[in-house]
Amino acid sequence: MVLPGLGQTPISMKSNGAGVGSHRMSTHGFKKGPWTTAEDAILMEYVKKHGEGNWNAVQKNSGLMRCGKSCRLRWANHLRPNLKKGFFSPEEEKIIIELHAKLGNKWARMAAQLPGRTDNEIKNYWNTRMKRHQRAGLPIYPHQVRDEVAGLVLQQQQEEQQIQQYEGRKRSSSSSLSSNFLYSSQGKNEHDYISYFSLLDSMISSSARQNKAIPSFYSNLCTSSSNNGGLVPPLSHSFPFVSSSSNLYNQNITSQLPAPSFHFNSGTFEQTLSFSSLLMGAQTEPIDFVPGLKAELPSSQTPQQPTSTPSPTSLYPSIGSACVVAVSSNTNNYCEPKGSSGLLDALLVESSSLSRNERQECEEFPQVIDKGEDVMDSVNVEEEGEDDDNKCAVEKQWDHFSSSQPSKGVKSSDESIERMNSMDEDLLSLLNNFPSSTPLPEWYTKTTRMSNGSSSGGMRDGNMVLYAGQNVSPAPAATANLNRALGSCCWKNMPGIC
DNA sequence: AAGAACTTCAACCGCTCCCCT
DNA sequence: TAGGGGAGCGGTTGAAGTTCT
Repeated sequence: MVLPGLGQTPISMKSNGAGVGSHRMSTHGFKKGPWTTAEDAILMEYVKKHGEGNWNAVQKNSGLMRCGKSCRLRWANHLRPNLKKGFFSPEEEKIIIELHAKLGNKWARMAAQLPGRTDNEIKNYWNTRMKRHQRAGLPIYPHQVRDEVAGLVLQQQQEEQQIQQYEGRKRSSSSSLSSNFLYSSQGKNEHDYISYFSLLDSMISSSARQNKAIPSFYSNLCTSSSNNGGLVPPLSHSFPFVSSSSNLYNQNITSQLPAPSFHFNSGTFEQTLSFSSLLMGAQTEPIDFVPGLKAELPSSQTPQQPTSTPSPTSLYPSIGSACVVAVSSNTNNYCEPKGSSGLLDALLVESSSLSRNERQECEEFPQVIDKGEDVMDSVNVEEEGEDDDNKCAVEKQWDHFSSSQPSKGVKSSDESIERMNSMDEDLLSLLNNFPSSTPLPEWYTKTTRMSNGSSSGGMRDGNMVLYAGQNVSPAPAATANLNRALGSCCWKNMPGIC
């Protein structure tokens, strides 16, 4: 049964994002794009009759040419009763901020505590707010929230300390450091982890200073995908980030020192180092360390993701010093041991960063060694000026790259798109290795837009590719994402490994 | 007024979890 | 216990709206 009028009146003026143009058909013959009033009516009628759920049956029973997922989403986000629309109230905003501090990007769980609001709505709100705050140089979390969470972390740490002391008494002796450090995520405390990388960091720093090799267990911990879900049990009792000297709120740490992030994945300890995490630490200036924040990057879904996406080690030569972030407790304020876990994670990462700062000199990671300055200092280099001789290979490469940029306003063509994609790879590669001391080249920051001849509003840059001051259409995905990522990037904060 | 720049948000995608057989 | 399918989640996309120049 297909009702008349189907597909005639889009509900929203906005087209769906994933598709190019409206009303595309999926490979399974389902319609994509904005919903029409007629489709909404069909879906509402269906739910009225059959209730929610069994979304894949909607198409069979109603003739609606939408996949089950699409139906569920439409219902959940727009059609179901008692949905609140419009701006978030100040009270709701407050709740969202607090929840995000505790939960991270757990939109669905946040939505569960905000009646009438959808996860999508909250997610969009948060992302918008975060960008706004970043631009304005404002902290993402109010001091009050931060303090509360810091207190929570301290409390958790104390609890863990007690557990550790108890378990320490139980253990007769330890045969190896490694065995002490690693324990299985399959244990009964699977969801009760807290990582104590402060101690690890100091150990690594100490090893480095003494020219000792990094303990193998540590590098294994950081790089393996072992099935035992290697975790770092509580060993350190110091949480420097809780101190008032904490830099997190002053937004310095991560802009200087991109922090590798890790997540737990069903008992597997995996590193999630990627170009996105690189940009996460360098996206803006100033920057809040915002849990869950990832710079928009070539998506894994994107077929044109550059093959030159650097390996974790090329991004983070100091990978051996990367730290586990997994915080939780038995309280309601726990963070799941996977993905973003809110301000708690941020606090822990900050701790990691503080320690890592010391390790910049570490000879264990020769790639990281800069010209003798730490990262903070290297930012100042641009003020002092530097001649060509002082430029590292990457900088020179960049100079060459930028000086060879073609003229602006190239019209799209197969050739130009192909060239842009090729340049994407070069650019990504350069970005990954670009020193922090050099400002964003003018040719990149200055953009020209070419009109697509549309009748209103001109070309939307968000829909265009901005590449090296040029636009091409359609967008090579990697470039489009890179543009987003670089949208407000302060060039000098790109992590330097020169 | 035109078009560039920026923002918003609906809807998609891939992945994971969970339940049922 | 394995695996298939449905549901849900979080990330991402890009067209349209809005503001700026």
